[in-house]
Amino acid sequence: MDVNKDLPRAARAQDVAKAAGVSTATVSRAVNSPDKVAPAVRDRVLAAAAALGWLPHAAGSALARKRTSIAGVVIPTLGQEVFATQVGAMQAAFAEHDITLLIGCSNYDPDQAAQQVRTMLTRGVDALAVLGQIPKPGLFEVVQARRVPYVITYGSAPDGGHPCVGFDNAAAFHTITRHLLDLGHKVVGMILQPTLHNERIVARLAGVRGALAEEGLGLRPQHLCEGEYGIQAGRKGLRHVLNADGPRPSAIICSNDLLAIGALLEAQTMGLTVPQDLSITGFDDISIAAELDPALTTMKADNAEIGRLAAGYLVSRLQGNATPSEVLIPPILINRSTTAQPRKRS
Amino acid sequence: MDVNKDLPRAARAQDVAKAAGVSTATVSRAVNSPDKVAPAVRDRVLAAAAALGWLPHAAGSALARKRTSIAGVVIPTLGQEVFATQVGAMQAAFAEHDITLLIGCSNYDPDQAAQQVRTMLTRGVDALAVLGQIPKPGLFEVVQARRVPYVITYGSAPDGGHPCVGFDNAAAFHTITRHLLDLGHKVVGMILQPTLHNERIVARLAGVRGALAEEGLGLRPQHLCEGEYGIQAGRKGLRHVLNADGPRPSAIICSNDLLAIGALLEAQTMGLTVPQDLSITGFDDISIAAELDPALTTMKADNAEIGRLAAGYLVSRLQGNATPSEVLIPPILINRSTTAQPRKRS
DNA sequence: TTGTACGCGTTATCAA
DNA sequence: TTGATAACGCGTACAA
Repeated sequence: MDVNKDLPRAARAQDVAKAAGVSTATVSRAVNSPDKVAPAVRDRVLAAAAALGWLPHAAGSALARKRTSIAGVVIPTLGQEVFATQVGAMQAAFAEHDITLLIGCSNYDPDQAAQQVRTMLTRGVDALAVLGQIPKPGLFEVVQARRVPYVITYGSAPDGGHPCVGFDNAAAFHTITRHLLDLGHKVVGMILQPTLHNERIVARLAGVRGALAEEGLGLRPQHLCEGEYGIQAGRKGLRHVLNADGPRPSAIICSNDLLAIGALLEAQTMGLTVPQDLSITGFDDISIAAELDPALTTMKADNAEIGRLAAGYLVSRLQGNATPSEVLIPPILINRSTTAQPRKRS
Repeated sequence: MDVNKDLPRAARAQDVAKAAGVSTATVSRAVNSPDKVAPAVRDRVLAAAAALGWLPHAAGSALARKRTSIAGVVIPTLGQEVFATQVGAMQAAFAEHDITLLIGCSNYDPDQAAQQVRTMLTRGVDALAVLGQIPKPGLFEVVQARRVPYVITYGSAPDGGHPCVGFDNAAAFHTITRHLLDLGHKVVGMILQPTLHNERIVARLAGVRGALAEEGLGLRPQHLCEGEYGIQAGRKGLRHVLNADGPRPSAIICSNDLLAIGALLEAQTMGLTVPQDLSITGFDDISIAAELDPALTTMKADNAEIGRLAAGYLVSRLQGNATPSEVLIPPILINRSTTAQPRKRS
């Protein structure tokens, strides 16, 4: 009873043309510019296409049109809420223009990122987004050589030279440091995810240092802990920073929310009361941040908006429009309950 | 309008052929079957290709080869750790065979899922994975008609008829219910994410009911709360279930970890001690589950393994091998600290 | 409004 | 081992 076994292969435009008694040109027109085809003929073609289960094959189409209607995005990993949000928004924005989004992961490895970019160019992407600054020099040269519009997202490109949609990581961490300084904190620690191959994190550290320096303060080496990414790293980082020599920090800045959650949990394990004994800040405002007790003070970048803007920029480039090459969304401070004035010195 | 002034266009195989003094056929061979080309000629071709920045265009290749080396996967959303893990593993597994993975999101909407499947077929995917059972009838008919190997992942297909790699949701929730029954719980509540268009959740409910029935017990309607997905829904669900009429449940089964986290937080807000006053279970073992205090008792399905197996199945189908059509991974109980014997009745 | 005919970039067949 | 040539499926001038 399997009718499928009879069919030698998928239907082509020619099969539809034959069934509808027209030429392949008319089949193409009926699908791509319906207004250029007589209504009666159009209906006949579409009916035949439906009957045969014909779907135009993108490879043939791409070859003839000289564009694939595929856009690519290279991200570090799918396993992070902020990246997933951004990619989801990009996908939706591109879909409105019938552009399919191809997603590639670099796993934070510049070589894999370069490989992904090459794969995407081979796939003939019409446009390309790369999430985060990739330090690999020359990564975009081959992209530029092919005249493929591209954009860097999530980070910023202070050195210029590349169009980007994102936010200023240094400014964001300046803001959150300023928040702590305004509360009266004098001794601040910081827990960082790996800075290797990740300019965004380097910028965050620089933002903290810059804000502290404005008050004549600095980050003691023993109060700076760079470790892995995640809750366990946050726990470990907090122990490291609080057990260090010298004056104990009254506030801990974490480079992301997961580290901050780890630090918060570890502080509670150590018997500290947050925020009275210790202020803690995160970054990203992942969904669980608001649900903790106490709720996490953090910063939020509108990642969906970044994704939409990046896709919009690329689409307008594809349409031949010149648009501003650098768009920065200001992240906003989400002032919840893990920050407060430091205890008075005894 | 036309920005392309300096460079006429991207290099083609013909340009490389001319530069290397060979034919396009040899260029193709040098890249795809190097052993069939004299070493000296091969080096000359590859050098010319590198010099010209030539990358073979996948559209032309797809047309000639009659396959695209693209596989597709349709998932509900990127924003969930379990799905992201599975897709990441699939992507890595396919990459080993030089197959690019195209990711589409259905947003839990059967119509969008069907649309994504059609998009993928238009893109000429060689194989297709769909995460979760899609109730839309006929979804796979068009896939079958094109002889495209496909597999359902994450869920199971008890009705049969479709190859799948996943786990038995009903059996998993039978297991976790059994765990609670063995601890002595008699009154159990359940908090569910939406069951609409999600057969996996329906199966989870059935698993709970089945295990309870074996002890002559049942799930009172007022102890069953179906709401949204997420921590807030878990909080709301717990209040709903605990404030209902009749005997108060001593254990709450949640259909996923986020709901369980919400229930746990809300229980603590209400002044209850978990697990002494109330046992709570989740499902998925997301990364934060182990970090909570108390750590969440939950179940873990090896999603990376599911992704690998699904990709492996499709690859072997593409290679013409017949393989078992249904693979079920048994999820394992992660017995942490949110479950215990119920308090003695006073 | 519709059909003819060619080209898009690559691979496979076949002959040399 | 290499080259000439014919597909692959579609879109689009151009002609009718």
